[in-house]
Amino acid sequence: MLSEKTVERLSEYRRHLSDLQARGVTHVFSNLLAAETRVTAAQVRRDMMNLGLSGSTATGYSVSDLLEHLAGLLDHPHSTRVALIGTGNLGRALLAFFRARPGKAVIAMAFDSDPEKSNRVCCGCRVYPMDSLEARIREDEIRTAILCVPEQDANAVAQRLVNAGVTGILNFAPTRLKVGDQVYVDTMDISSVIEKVGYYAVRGTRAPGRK
Amino acid sequence: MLSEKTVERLSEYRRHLSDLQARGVTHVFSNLLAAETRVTAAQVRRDMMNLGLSGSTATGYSVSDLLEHLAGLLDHPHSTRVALIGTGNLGRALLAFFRARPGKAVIAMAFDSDPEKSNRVCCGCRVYPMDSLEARIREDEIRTAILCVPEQDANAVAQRLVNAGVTGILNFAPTRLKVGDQVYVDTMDISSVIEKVGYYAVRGTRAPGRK
DNA sequence: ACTTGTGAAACGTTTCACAGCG
DNA sequence: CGCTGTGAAACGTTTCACAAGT
Repeated sequence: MLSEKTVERLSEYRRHLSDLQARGVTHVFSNLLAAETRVTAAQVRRDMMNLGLSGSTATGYSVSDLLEHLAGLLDHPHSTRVALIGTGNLGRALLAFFRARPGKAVIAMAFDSDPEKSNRVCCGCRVYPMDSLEARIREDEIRTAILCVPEQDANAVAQRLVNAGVTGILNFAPTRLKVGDQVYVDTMDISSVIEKVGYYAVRGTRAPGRK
Repeated sequence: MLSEKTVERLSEYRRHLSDLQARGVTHVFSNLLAAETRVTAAQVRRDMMNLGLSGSTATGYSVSDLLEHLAGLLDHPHSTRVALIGTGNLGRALLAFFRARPGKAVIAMAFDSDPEKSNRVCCGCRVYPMDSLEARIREDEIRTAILCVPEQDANAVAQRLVNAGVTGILNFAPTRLKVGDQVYVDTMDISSVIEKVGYYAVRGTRAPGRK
């Protein structure tokens, strides 16, 4: 099982590796990949080790090899199709973002409790009413969801998602979701993050332990 | 200097403490605050220690005392007024978010390079053209900025922000910003995060080292 | 000389465990 | 008792340093 920080780095490596491949580069040394992603070369090599990949001292790592292994880890059929709940300002921004930037992950369906907003297409994605949530998520075997509902609804909706089989939630509501231990939750609390940025901004320093 | 994780927790403590204060609670024990925020009681006490605060064994910590100290750390005049660059979908969502949820931080001004979008009010915030960026940021002594411009513009705009005196950037473009070491950058890479959520979702587990 | 691969050291963070106190 | 405050242990992550390959 890879750690969260490792998975984050893998995702970043992949972006740069795709760039490199598009430019016709077939092999990379750890120090090159490191320079692009602001980690150390030793860290890159350690990550490769954790992945069970190896390179050669003469040519470094094979770009296509790495991309293939990363795709195997990050592009599981159950994780690339995600559901989005709540098509308010932020929800629509995310729909537009994923449409404009078609990566591996795709928002396959959206839900909204407002009858005015559901049963129509928004930013290229079909929006369904909330009462069809469980049925549709189960039918499509969706396991990953983005939660953009108001804070006071977040926990109730999260519970419904989990009941429908979702095991990974990206939560934009500023609340700790109370879900079982088998469900992975990442909460992006924008207010909290802006406070953190402000804290270091006024002190004119990077945080301790940053490169 | 507090670590990033500590600052994140402080921000979360504050939200719960405000709730408690609104409900008339004047003192908390570490285990109560811990239960609300999913950290351990020992962690809460350690954070209080790092802050230089102390409670009493009989009554715990004073809510108002804590809130006061947290405000002193997180609500510096230079960090509560922020600038937002780029009023695309995401930028507008953030403007709406901050307007709807008026916390301590406030978006004081926005900028957009599109003449159609600038020189007007969007979501309650004045949008200025990009060429007035340096002058206005300097004049208002803004130190914190939210960057919502397309990936290819991110580094150039970041450079301009830094030149204008910004020392903290919340970056939504999926790129590492190349800025000096004295500038704090937090990049929220949504594609990367959704890949991480997907990774743990398909494996049906929390990440290692999670409570 | 340049790499990779990796044990071991260093560093940072969290938890344990308990002394001391109301 | 149950609480705080904290040294020390435990754990996780990153970096160092170097053997070995080409």
